[in-house]
Amino acid sequence: MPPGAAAAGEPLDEAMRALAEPRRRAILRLVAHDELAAGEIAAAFEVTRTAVSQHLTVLKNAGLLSERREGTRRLYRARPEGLAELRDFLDDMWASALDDARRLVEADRAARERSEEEDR
Amino acid sequence: MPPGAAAAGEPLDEAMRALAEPRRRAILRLVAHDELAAGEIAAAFEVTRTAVSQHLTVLKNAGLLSERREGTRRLYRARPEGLAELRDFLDDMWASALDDARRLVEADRAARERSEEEDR
DNA sequence: TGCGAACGTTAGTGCACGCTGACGGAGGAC
DNA sequence: GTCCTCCGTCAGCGTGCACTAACGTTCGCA
Repeated sequence: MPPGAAAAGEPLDEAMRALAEPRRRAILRLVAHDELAAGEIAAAFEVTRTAVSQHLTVLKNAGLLSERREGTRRLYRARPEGLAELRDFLDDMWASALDDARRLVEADRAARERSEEEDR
Repeated sequence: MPPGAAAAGEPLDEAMRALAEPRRRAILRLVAHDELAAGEIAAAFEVTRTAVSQHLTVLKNAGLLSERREGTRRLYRARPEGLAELRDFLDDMWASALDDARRLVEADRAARERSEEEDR
């Protein structure tokens, strides 16, 4: 494998794919405010505990979740650093798109002023 | 279906699913700066023109793209408003996660101060 | 040491999705 | 009119993924 290539998905790609699933976003919102055990999280949904456990694994691998063990229980919490990465991506996209829009408005106004100049 | 659940495509959900695909993110980056025709976009990738066309449809339905016709050509451009929606979502998540982290640090410091108090 | 609770893991299934190839339609050049 | 370009759409195929049921593991407790 080439040195530059990621093992199994760039970090941003994994985070995006993880957040594409509505249930995983709901889980993330749940543990954004409070640290909860896997069982408590699973109880909040109408799917099997297994499904929730798999979702938690995906979120953890994507760097969006932190895990802490306490006896037989596993406590989960949202990880701000994981969210920061793709927030930067969106900020870049958003900024460039806005720049483009601003340039358009500017060009349009300039064209209109030239037109008014000719009218005089 | 529970009352709180989305029917089959909240705007944010569609945008997230659209951005989950790496190729679609690349397309979006391509038209973030310049307005390009479907053929020009397709030429930038090593997949069929058909695949790119379907990606463009998905992005357009998600509100992330604007379409403009010019003769037989169809020109595409990134739509800042579509990006704004999910940026707000991430901002909420990010803010609450950071709030949580700040509360944790605060609680930890308070506990440490209490501990030092007992040591005296 | 045995037992139950709390989770993760594995095998299997149904469905959504990205890709391709073939086809259809709209618009310009002659 | 005919031809060509540019592009979307449909049918089909393979893969990935969310889910379930059954099993394995770790920990606390009597």
